[in-house]
Amino acid sequence: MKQSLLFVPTLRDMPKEAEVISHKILLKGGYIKQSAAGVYSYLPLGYKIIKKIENIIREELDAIGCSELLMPALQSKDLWVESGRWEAYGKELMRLEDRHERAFCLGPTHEEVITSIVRDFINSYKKLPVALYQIQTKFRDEFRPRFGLMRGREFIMKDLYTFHATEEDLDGWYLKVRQAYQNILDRMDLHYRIVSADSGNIGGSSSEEFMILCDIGEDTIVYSDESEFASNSELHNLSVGDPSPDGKGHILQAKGIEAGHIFKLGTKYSVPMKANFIDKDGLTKPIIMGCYGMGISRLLMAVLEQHYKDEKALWPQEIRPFDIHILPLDKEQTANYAIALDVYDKLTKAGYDCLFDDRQESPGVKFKDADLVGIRNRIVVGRRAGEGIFEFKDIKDDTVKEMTFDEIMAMNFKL
RNA sequence: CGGGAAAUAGCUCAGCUUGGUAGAGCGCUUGGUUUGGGACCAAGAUGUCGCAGGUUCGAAUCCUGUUUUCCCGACCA
Repeated sequence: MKQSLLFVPTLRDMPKEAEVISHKILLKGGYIKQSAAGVYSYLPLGYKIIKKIENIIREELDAIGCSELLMPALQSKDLWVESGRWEAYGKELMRLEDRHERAFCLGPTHEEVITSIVRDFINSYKKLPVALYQIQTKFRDEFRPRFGLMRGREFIMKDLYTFHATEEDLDGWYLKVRQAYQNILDRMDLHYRIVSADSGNIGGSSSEEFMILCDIGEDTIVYSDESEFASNSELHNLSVGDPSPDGKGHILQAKGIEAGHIFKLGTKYSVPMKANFIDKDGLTKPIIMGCYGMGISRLLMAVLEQHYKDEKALWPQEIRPFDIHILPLDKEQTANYAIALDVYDKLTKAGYDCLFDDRQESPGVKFKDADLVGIRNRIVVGRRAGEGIFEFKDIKDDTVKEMTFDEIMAMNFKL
């Protein structure tokens, strides 16, 4: 990709709206643009990373047997009345009317819709389990949107719903999804902790949250220094130094960003919405459900909170927007530019996704923008290019090596 | 929803106290010089001063209302 063709509107000054580092980098680097409080556009660079995050999630969920679908964001009031949440959900639900004064909401979550789909198609234990997920824009009318993508009123989320004939089957699937979530977060190089949580508006018997550890997190987690005990502080009123409830060790605290939340819903939705099936014994029973959310746009910020240096992005390899960033430094685009173009062509043919800075900008501008784009592997085509020497910079290790073209081609930039 | 701050050029901001032709830096356009970490010189273009009322001969500036944005709290998968 030629950088002149990629719309990356980097900023020289920091927009005043940003308070936290990840938000600052996203705005300054031209990854996102604010449209209203808690409402953002994902610009090409930011959206490219979003798509990489989405694909990691798709790979891990498909691997355990989930199927992707897409449900409507616009949902009729009737379904929400059935589940009882038209009243219960409160002001956070974005409500609207069509021209015939029929009431709708913009979906903050999709238990109602998915349950209405499954109940019409699944009526036998023989067709269970079912695991369906979507990646979609969600709407929640937050009292106070904050920290950019951290708490938005419109945001991208992956939501998975599973349907089972027995509690045991739900338990098994819950653990499978739990492991898939760990794989997903591990692949994004995130430090996190799984904590027990309040199931809140979604409901159900038990739930766990995947907390990305960092100081700007809105949740406080309490955990034991000697055992696996970890919980959202809203469940346990514990202070640092208190004995752990499981009797092992003492309590420590940390701040976390809730990146994922998994629930055993049981029959909370299937009973009121009459999602039943006929079991082996011929009896009609409510389908047992699980639901599993993961905040994708929130992850974009959370990753950055854990991967930056001096207001520069350091994207983990699996979600980097490009494999290699090539910077020809001669502004007049003469001899060195031609050499750089050749390097670009050969690396692209070798299967790498390269970003080539073909803009007629000064070296300083190119370096600054490259730091904001945050691609780990950088090839600078500079004053020694004529003699076949290129500069390879590893942003993560902050090391610079002079290399020949053959040495560069011998490297594996996918790692 | 309580408390605080803010809204002036694409971005960051000054001007407001004490009313009198709309400003700076960066960015943008043109020409020239530069060329390894946001270069330099010169010449340009760019505004419903958030919106609506009011006071006044005259309002970015004073008064009232209102909208929007940010922060703290409360609230919240």
